Amino acid sequence: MILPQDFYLRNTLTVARELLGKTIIHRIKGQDIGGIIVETEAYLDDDDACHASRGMTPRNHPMFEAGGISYVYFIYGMYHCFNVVTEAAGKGCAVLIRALEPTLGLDTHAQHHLASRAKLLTNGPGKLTRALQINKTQNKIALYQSESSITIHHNDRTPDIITTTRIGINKAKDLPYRFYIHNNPHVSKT
DNA sequence: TCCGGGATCCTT
DNA sequence: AGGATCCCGGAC
Repeated sequence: MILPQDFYLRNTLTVARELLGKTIIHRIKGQDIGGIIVETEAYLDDDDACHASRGMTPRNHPMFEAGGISYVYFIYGMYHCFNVVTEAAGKGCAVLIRALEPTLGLDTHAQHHLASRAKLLTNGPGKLTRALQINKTQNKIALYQSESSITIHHNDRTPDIITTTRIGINKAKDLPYRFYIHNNPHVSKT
């Protein structure tokens, strides 16, 4: 079941926690690539580390749309980061997807050594976009529509969630806005 | 630890 | 227009 738009139109910290255990799928030419979300970070509108905290710009304008769409940006000259916009239109909040447990189209059903290699492809925000072939073409996609190339699906999972501070930022370092699934081997390194 | 890479945004 | 910065990853 694809998560409905209402799922995203809620408190960003709630959405960041509840995205853990859900499945993200990128359909490319009829082929599905994807996995289970195991690590997220919340970026709130009044949070100094959030792109939207200093107002709307050409880059961050997807964050000000209603929740449920993607926000993809290019960083460090070579990586993309995939975010899910949350809350009502005009707010400027999102959840960064930081790591996946690969389940579709990433050699996960091959030999064991290939599966363990596949795990190294999605244990970081820049790596997972590369593995799923996500770039700015996938910016502003409605993740709740079945015809979209990227969709996020419900799972019957109730993950054990760990909360920590976020990674790789210099502002608002102390905020406990990072969430990951306890003991999951696909979480990014700290 | 260190640094590449290029877009982005703030400062002039 | 210039430069500091950036939600990273891989090589040391």
